[in-house]
Amino acid sequence: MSNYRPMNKFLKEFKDRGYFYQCTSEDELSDLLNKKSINAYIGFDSTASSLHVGSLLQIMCLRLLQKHGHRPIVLLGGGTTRIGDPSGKEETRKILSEKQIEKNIKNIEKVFKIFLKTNNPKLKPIFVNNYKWLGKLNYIKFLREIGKHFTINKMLSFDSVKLRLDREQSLSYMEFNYMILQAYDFLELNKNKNCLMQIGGSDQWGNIVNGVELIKRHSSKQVFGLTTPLITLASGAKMGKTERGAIWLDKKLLSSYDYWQFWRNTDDKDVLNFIKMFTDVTLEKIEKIKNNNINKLKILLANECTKMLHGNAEAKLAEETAKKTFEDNSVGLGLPTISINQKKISEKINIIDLVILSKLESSKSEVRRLIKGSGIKINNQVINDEKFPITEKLFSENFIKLSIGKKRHIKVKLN
RNA sequence: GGAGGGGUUCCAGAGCGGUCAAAUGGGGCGGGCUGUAAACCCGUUGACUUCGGUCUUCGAAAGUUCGAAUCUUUCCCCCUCCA
Repeated sequence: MSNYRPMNKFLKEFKDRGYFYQCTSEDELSDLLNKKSINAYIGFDSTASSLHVGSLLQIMCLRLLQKHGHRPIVLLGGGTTRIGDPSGKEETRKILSEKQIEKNIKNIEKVFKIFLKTNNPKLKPIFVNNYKWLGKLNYIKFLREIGKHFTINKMLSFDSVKLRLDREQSLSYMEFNYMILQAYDFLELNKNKNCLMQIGGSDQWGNIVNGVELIKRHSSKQVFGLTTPLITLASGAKMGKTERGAIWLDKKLLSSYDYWQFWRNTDDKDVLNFIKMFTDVTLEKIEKIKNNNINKLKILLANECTKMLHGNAEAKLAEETAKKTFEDNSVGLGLPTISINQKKISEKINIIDLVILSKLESSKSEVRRLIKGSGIKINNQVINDEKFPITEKLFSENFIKLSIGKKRHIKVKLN
C-alpha cells in the first residue's frame, strides 16, 4: 500500500486514552506531527481563582503533547474573559473586574506548573495572555483585516449563537464577537508563537474551526483543530462540580484528602475510563489490571490523581487517612481539621453549635434534621439529642472526630 | 402596532380567597442494603425555636379583605398568534 501512513503516536495515544472527539484534518495532522515538533495551544477560562476538575482533561492533553515532544501554549484569557464565551451558556456571564482577572490568571498558572514539565527549555509551556493583543486592538483596522473574513450568515449558524437565538435569549453584540476574538487569538499565536494547533472541548469546535479558517484566509497557512469529548459521569452529571462545590485543583480550595475522596468515589462504570484519561498509568498496564478488584482500581485512581496534583506524600497520607477513617473507624493524620477556641467550650456549646462552628453546615435547621435522621456522630457515636453538650471530656488527645453522614468526617481540635 | 397566555420554593410543575411553608416528579441530604459503587427501599428537603410556636417566601410595588400565591391597579420580564 503506497499511501499507507502510520498514525502519529501522539494522536494514537490521544485516541486510545479517550481524548479524541473531532479533528479538522486528521491525516494531515498526523503527517505533520510525524515530521516535526509543534506548538499547540489551549485556552483556559480565567473567571475563577483556580481551575477545577472540569478542565483536567484539557490539562492532560497538554501533558500528552509534552510527552510526545510537542510544546504546549497555555492561553489564559485575560482578554476573552473580559467578554465571556456564549458557548453552552444560557445567560450572559457576569463580567469580572480587571484586577480580579489578573489575580486569577496568576493563580491558575501555578496549576500548570504542577502538571507540566518546566525543566526542558524546548518543551516548557509558554504562557500567554490574550489581553496583550486584544487589549490594544484598533477597531477599524481589526474590522478591515479580520472582520472581512467573517460572514454574519455563517456566524449565525454556529451552535453557540444559534441556540441563544432560537430560544430568543438575548445575545449581546459583545458576546457575539467572542468567536472572532478566539479565532484572532489563534492567528496571533500562529504568527508570533508558531502555533499550529488548537485543542479544546467539543463545545469549542465552532470557535476553533473559525480560527483554522481565519488563518487559512489571512495567511494561507494550514493549521489544525482538535477537540475532546465532553466528559459526563455515568450518572449523567457534568464532571467537576458536585452539590457541595467544585473539585478545585488547588489545595487552598480543596484539601488533598477531599481530592483523593473525589476520585475514590468514582462510579464503577467510570473507573477504567478515568484511569486512562486522568493518570499516567500506561495503556499496557491498564490492560493488565482492568479486571482487578474494582475498589483496588478506585484506590489506584485516587492515588495517581492526587499524586499528580499534590505530590506523593500527600497521596499516601490521603490513602492512609481514608483507610483509618473508613476501615478502622479511627482518625488519620490527613483528615481535614478545624480548630475551635477552648473558650467556646466553656460557653456551654451543644452539638448544633459545634457543627455550625465547624462550617460543615450553615443552617441550624439542617443540623436538627440531620440529628433526627441519625446523621451526626461524635467519635463514632450517633448523637440523637439536639442539645448534646460539647464538653472538654470528649476531646481525648485534644480532638474529636465529627462525622456527618457516612462520608464527611473532620477532626475538631481544641486550642 | 393589535389579540391572547404566563412569571410559584434548587429544577420541572400543581394550587387560583382561609384547612398553603404551598400537591406531584426530579435533584439534594440523611438512614437501610452493599463495596466509601450502582440499583432499590424508607425518611427528609425556607429560617429561627425554650419544640408551644415565631418570622420571611409564590416577578416588583401599592390596594381590597378579619384573612391573599390566589381578587384589583400600576410597573418589569417572558411566551404564542395576527400585522
